[in-house]
Amino acid sequence: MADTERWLELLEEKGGRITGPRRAIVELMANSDRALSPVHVFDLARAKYPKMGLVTVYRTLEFLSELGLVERVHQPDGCHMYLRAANGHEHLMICSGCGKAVYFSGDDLSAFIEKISKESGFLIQSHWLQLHGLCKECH
Amino acid sequence: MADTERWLELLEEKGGRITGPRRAIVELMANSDRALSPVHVFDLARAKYPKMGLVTVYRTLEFLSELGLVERVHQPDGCHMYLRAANGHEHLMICSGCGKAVYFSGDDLSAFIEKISKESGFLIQSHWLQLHGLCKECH
DNA sequence: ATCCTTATTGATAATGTATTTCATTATCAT
DNA sequence: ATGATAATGAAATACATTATCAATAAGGAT
Repeated sequence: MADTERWLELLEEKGGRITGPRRAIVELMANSDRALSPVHVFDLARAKYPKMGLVTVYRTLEFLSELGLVERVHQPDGCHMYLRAANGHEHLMICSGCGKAVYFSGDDLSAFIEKISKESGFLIQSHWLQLHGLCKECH
Repeated sequence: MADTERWLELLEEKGGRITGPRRAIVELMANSDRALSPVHVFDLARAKYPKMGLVTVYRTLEFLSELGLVERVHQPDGCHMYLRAANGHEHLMICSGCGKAVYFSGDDLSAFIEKISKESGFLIQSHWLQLHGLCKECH
């Protein structure tokens, strides 16, 4: 719940206004460990704020994404879900069943990436390491 | 160009017929090192086969995907592009500018993945390691 | 507390992408 | 050549996302 307030503060600092619809979406996203589609967010958020429009969900998710609080998640079958962002650079593991997501760190790919970069002439800007599978509950 | 014939042979072996539209799409995909969207494939393929319909592009890309000749590619901003498939399990590096893609191998994440899996209780089914950046020409 | 500016909202329409349907056409084994 | 049927493309449909715009609400100024 502390996250909710922190997100709203940041939103306000960046010139945004705190509104009912935004509060509902922020509460949802800040406290969920699952990747959710815009429509799913829409359905869940209407429990808190029944007048919520789907367009507002899209706009708010994009705003939160610009603030770095939320990020788009890519999965083998599609890639239109959103999830609270990682703390710094972490990697992601997602359950194909329920969308439950866990961030983890501890890898060290930098040397490897450096090597590939040198060999290919590519300027590497980011990388994804993502694990797909089923969580405890789903298997 | 040898790939074109190999793809068409495989397509035939699997019960498909070799047609003008399919030949145009296969020539394109087998000889391109870029990730292309269905619409992009459509535009390029019409140069070879003007009557081409967009629906045929979707169907053919899906067929080629089932044959393992082509695969969907995910990028930060979107994820509905297709690229000739890797040889076995390889990782991908994509240019954000032009879509140019390079496969590479040589990592060994298995121990790391095993560890994460044990700690979390997840049953890991697949993983992605993907590098994003700009190719030589684009920077 | 009230007013005022303006960000935000939600209904609607528009767009763009992907899928389904179906009559026509083309492939290829015979 | 012929015929069974796979494949095609046009049209219709479904679906997700974006743009438009008048009405509303937030929050600073008074």
